[in-house]
Amino acid sequence: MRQTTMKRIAGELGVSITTVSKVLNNHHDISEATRRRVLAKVEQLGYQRNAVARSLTLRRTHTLGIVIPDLMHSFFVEIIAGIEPVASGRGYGLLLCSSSEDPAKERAELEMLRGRQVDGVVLASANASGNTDMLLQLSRERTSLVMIDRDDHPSVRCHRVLTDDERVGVLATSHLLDAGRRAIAHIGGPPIVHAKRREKGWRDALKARDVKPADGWLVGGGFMESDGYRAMKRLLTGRTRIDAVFAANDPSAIGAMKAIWEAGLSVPDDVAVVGVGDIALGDLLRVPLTTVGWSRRDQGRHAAELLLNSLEGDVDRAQRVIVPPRLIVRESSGSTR
Amino acid sequence: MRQTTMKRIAGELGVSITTVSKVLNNHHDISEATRRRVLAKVEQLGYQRNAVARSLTLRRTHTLGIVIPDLMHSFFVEIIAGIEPVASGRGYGLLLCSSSEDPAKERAELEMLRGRQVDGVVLASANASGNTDMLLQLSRERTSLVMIDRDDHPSVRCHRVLTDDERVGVLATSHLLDAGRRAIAHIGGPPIVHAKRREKGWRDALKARDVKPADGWLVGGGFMESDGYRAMKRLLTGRTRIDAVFAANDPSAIGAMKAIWEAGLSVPDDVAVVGVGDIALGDLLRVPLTTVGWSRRDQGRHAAELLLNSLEGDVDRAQRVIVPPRLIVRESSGSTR
DNA sequence: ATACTATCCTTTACCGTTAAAGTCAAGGAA
DNA sequence: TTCCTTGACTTTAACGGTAAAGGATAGTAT
Repeated sequence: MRQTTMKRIAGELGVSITTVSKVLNNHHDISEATRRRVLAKVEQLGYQRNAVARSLTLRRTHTLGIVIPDLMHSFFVEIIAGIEPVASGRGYGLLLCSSSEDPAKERAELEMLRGRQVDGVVLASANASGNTDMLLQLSRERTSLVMIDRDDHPSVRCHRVLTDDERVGVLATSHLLDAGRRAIAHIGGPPIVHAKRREKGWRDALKARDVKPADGWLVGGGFMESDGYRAMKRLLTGRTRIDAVFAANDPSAIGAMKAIWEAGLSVPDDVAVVGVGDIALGDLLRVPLTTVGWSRRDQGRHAAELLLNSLEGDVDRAQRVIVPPRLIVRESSGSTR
Repeated sequence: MRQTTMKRIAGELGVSITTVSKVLNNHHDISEATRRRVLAKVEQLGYQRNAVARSLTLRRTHTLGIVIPDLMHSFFVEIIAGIEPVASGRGYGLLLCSSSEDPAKERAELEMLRGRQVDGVVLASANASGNTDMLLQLSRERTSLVMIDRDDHPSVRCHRVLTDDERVGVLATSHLLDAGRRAIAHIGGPPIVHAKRREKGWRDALKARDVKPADGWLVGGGFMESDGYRAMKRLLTGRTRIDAVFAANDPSAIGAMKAIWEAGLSVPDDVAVVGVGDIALGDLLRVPLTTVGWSRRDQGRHAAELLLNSLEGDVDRAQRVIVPPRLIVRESSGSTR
């Protein structure tokens, strides 16, 4: 059985399709009597507007695309959980895509979303940056864009929901200083702005307390566990003594802890460790990891609001929203507060 | 700037729109020369078919609706993670809805999916059963349906992906018997088939080992932590001595453990506990919970395959797929294997 | 020369809805 | 009476694409 259409309703009532359409869109040039007859028929037949046909004429799908790198990562799910109530509350649907951390798949998903004419796209921190052209094309074709946790692609004019990465570095480093540490190394991330800013926060926090970083304190790293592991090895074999490490993210911090243990040292007694990101399971580790995190749910909420506001309102300036980071103290930093 | 349409391509090449359409749909009545000219133009303009318009004529949206009760529950995310690669691999999009455990919202989401003309719907174990009429209407309007972990709504003819609940009960109970327990109580669930079947499994396993359940061993409960707590209280104050409990699900088992601790007893020394569901964090508890779980990802995968097969193939019989449960031994059952 | 057949396009109609323009009767003003 | 409004519709033309039926041209069979 096929779904009821306006045509059927109009036919059964002996009015035109447009009249039915007008009733459902609350146009005022409809008599109260007709309005009631139409609504009664709508009710009786369980009619529901065909969103596909509507989208075609209105050129609005009332749909947002969400592209995340990995469904199984808890924080991407939290982002979605932040987006969902906002979108659903305002009548928007969510088209979910996972790029599986693969630039090619990300590109395919973006193409798909373009074909489906989504009104907006939330792009959650994909590591892929090869798809700038697609993003540009999307925004050129009046699709609103929000990027979460990414402050690159400078040519792409879109909203961004970020955290304050310098403050992340300051929080982590000050905490270690407060805990009495003085020789605080930093394992940097990959060459992206976020990592650079965390490094700057580290530098600033040290300076604010008149601690001068020694030469060997800054080591290059990356965002993978293996990066942290290798970097820590280098720190431990170097001749500069350190009593704490601030790693650019949690996996890297975990790698660092492994290296410390391998060297027969203790976390936090010999070396205190602080990471960034508050990944799930961080409190499940042999030594629960002190880290700097921020609300992914708020990020999702803000992303959805930015998107919907620029879709519904007239203002269309690219905005940036900063979600404040906060310190999560566990055992790896050797402090109780 | 507006997106390129077939009209534009046809116009620039001096051919008809239909010709362009035929090229893109691989019709054979197109000369090689024309085909190449069209494809070149498509490439040059970055043309991509408008899925909305296509959906309208084809009466197929190539979209699946997913309705889950709660985004933050890890196993619903796992279900989605099982669905995603199958759907995406076959060119289907996923429209994600969360019912927030609320029958009214579930209904609204189902209505929304109906309006959006999704080709199929995956309904993951909602507690709400008030929406049978909506489900019937959807399937009457040729929307394929799969229900995960739900074997009620008998009037709704649809695919189902379930686990073997009797076997769940047998696995849990046999494990406790193997661990040397003899007085094994059961805290039942709410009055739904799944709980009844788990209870039957418990009964069967006992019978198979010639253990006759005493009168007080079966207590009514529910699926909430508080249900397990109250039920356990009753078990502990009754005069029948027990040395193990099989609870109908994990939250209930956790409630039971709390009651045991409150009574000054030990898990598993005084009372061994086994739950069902393998919820996240089950291994994070004061005493990690032994439980019977099954692969949510497989459930998602099967759900997607059933749906897509019945959408693309001709066969349309309602199928049921059983995902096998397996025992996950942790400390609460006092056994090492 | 005539009819038949492929091959390769185009024309027409439709999918379900909405916006814009058009119609038509009733009532009021001049 | 004529003209103008106003209210309450209806008609027409899109939105972007696809399917079915309808040419036109060239080549082949008779």
